[in-house]
Amino acid sequence: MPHTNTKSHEIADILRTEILRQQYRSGERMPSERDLASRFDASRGAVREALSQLEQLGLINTQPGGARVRDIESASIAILGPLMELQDTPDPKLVDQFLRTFGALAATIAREALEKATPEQLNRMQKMVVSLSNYNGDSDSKHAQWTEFFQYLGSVADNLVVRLISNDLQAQFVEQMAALDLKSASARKKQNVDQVLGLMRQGLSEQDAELFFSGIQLYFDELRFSVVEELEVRLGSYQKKQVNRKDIKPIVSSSTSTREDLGVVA
Amino acid sequence: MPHTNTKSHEIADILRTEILRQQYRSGERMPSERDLASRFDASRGAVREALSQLEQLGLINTQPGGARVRDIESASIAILGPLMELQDTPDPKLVDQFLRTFGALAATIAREALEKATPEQLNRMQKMVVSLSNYNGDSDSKHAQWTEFFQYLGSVADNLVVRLISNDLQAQFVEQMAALDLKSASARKKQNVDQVLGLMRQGLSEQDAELFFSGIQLYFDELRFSVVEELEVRLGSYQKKQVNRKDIKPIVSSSTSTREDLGVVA
DNA sequence: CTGACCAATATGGTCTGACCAATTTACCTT
DNA sequence: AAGGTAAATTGGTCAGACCATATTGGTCAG
Repeated sequence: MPHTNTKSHEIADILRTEILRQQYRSGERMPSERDLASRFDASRGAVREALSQLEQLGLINTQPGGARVRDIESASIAILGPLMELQDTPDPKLVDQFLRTFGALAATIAREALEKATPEQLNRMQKMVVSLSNYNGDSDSKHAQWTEFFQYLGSVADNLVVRLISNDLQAQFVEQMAALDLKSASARKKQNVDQVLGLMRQGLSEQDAELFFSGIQLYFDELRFSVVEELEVRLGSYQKKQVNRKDIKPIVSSSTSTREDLGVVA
Repeated sequence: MPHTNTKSHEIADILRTEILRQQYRSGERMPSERDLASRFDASRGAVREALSQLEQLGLINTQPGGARVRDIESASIAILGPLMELQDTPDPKLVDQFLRTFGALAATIAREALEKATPEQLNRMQKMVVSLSNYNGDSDSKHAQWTEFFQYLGSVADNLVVRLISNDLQAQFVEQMAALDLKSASARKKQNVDQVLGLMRQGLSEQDAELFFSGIQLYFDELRFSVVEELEVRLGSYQKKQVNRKDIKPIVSSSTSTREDLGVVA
């Protein structure tokens, strides 16, 4: 955690949590800076710096007359981490949404990586997938391999936009997910994993970005199902659902033009 | 623009621009708060609030001894807007990355929306697509229709994570894109638009989320190609490229289990 | 009682000057 | 040249003050 132990950050943390817990109604005024300073036994300056952070997070609007609480829906992505940490076991609905999103970004990166990859990079990617297909090593090392694989895809794709989004998502979110020790969830059916790896291998060997894309997408769908199910079990809100899983079927692909070089601006 | 005309925001704007222009080397120390205060004819408090914003953006790290400039790659997504505005005509490479990402998120939303949609919502979505297929109205109204369509998809999908990301992306980016007046780029081939709409119609009528997904994906691929091409022409870095566009072909689909209700945590 | 107007109050934005703790820099000793 | 120590620099915080704006409350006319 990037907790620089300053007073202003402490105040910001507390107020952020209170806002996310909806202790202030949206649109309502926050306590005045002077009141907050008194409450936290701090100076107005420290409080103002804290409020400045909250404003940057899109949680409040400050104007002469009072700082007003904004709707959480209009906040910045940076609140996702704190939002997850409100409960011990995160909201399965939120985790579902996160994994959908993260999976979509990962698949995009995979597609872009395959489009841009040099023969050497392609070769390394294939080797990594082969390594992932081997059934030796514990689940921790396997997870590390997957992480390394995705990181390599990211470096090949070199997509700054996704990189920046991941900065806000990954650290906060993945960290907490790991802390949940979702071993049982990650121990997914060998059959499904094989299917994913098969798609990826084929996509790589045929340089078919769409196949590769589908493989990554499938990987995260599987992960999402198992993780969310596990979380629901922990929360007791679980009831066995008929997982109406359609089998793999052909669909149309999107455009796959190869335009590696788009040119950089000086 | 959310420019509250405060001095601290002004200072933050200037410093942010300077950092993004790489006027300070990464890892190097920023000028001291007292120097900055002197330079901007402001108090240290105002400067500190500005630096607090930059820290929240992930652009600097502040420690006793001096504030240090961080690598842009480790910044927050909120810098994307300012990054685009550095030049009059944005970097085509960055726009390409943005549209890839935005398209992936939109397609994810589309998939989720179709999975969750009630019959009434499905019906409205179909009507909107039919309306999009009509060839009356100018390009502005068509663009408004598309925007309305995506907004409706977002409301049906109700994915907070994507919503938050879009908050950081859409306002800054789409706004500037519109300012570029990319009419020629948006006047894409009727044939391609028909293809997109056909996929979407079919996906809707058959409740096939993957088909619908592919349609949206294709839409953004087309948009991306034409916009980036237009930008390159404007920058003079354009050379006619052989757009090696593979025709639509069948690929495997990812899992499409329908699990509308994931349960919310109290 | 209602609505419009106005003064008193509260609030955020900024400034000045000061102190402390941690870091950095400069200097000195070996 | 290397290491260590002292001085200077820097960020973090505090206190008190002033201003412009927004809010609040009361007054007065209808």
